[in-house]
Amino acid sequence: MPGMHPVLAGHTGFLLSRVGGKARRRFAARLADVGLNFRMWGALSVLDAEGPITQQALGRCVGIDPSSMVATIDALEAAGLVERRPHPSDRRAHALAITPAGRATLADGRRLAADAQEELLSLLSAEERGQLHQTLLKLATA
Amino acid sequence: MPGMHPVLAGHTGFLLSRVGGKARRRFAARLADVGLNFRMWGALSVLDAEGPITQQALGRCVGIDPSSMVATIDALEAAGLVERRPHPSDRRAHALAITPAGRATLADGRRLAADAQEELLSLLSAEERGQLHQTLLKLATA
DNA sequence: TATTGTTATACTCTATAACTATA
DNA sequence: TATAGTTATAGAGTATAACAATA
Repeated sequence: MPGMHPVLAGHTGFLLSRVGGKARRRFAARLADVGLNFRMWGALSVLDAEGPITQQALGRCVGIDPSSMVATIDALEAAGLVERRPHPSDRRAHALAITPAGRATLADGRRLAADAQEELLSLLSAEERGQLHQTLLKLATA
Repeated sequence: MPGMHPVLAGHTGFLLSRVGGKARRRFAARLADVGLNFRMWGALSVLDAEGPITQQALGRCVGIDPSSMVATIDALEAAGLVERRPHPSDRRAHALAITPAGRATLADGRRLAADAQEELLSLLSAEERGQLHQTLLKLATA
């Protein structure tokens, strides 16, 4: 942003919050082109990688709490991208499954997410990107 | 966070959004001890550094839009930390000024913000912190 | 005409608490 | 007793549009 005051630009935590919000908004704006929001994209990505899984297990992987997960899966199911199937051994739970349409949308979503990331990080060298990624990974898993 | 899936942990943009949110929540939790939220702290910090300034000019420095600025200044004024004084040459505008109580609260806020940042970045070496800061600065000012 | 501050409004994201049906 | 999913709800945070007073 133009016009950020030096007294704030000196705070790493402030910058982190600011840049994080910018990243989220840019991702969301791109993903909206295929009808996904940030959380739908995350859930769909993990579901594709993991196969059938319960809502709450998926939520733990993506960082979405159980009650917020309901709305996320509702939206994905309404769009035909995910199915709630009966869980084979626990009648309380659902076995979530990505549909063929879900895989197709996810493929588009991946491209859009890659575009958004490229826009965001275009000023950084490959080395800077690598360092940033490693550092963020430490902070995220702490 | 424990349990973040590799397919998401591989996205720098996802990590940025996640860690940014974590930073914001931690700052907010600490600052709440002195009655400040994240935006009040930013506005108070810049106001202290800049002296009398209009609401919208302050908003541009902190990254708050004019309509959100109203509520932020309302809260600061209700707490006695800021005063809306008449602007000397423009009767539409206010000249915002930090009060002595505002300076005292800001001093506490600075300590709490420093604590929050230390908690957040404790896993990083001084060199990693410096690199992270420079990289975020590039991304924030782009 | 343009700008400052304001109000009303709405939308997103997130979290909490309570409920049901199962385990 | 505990857990999976659900519902209702509420609180941030943020943005938009329209307005009055003033430039």
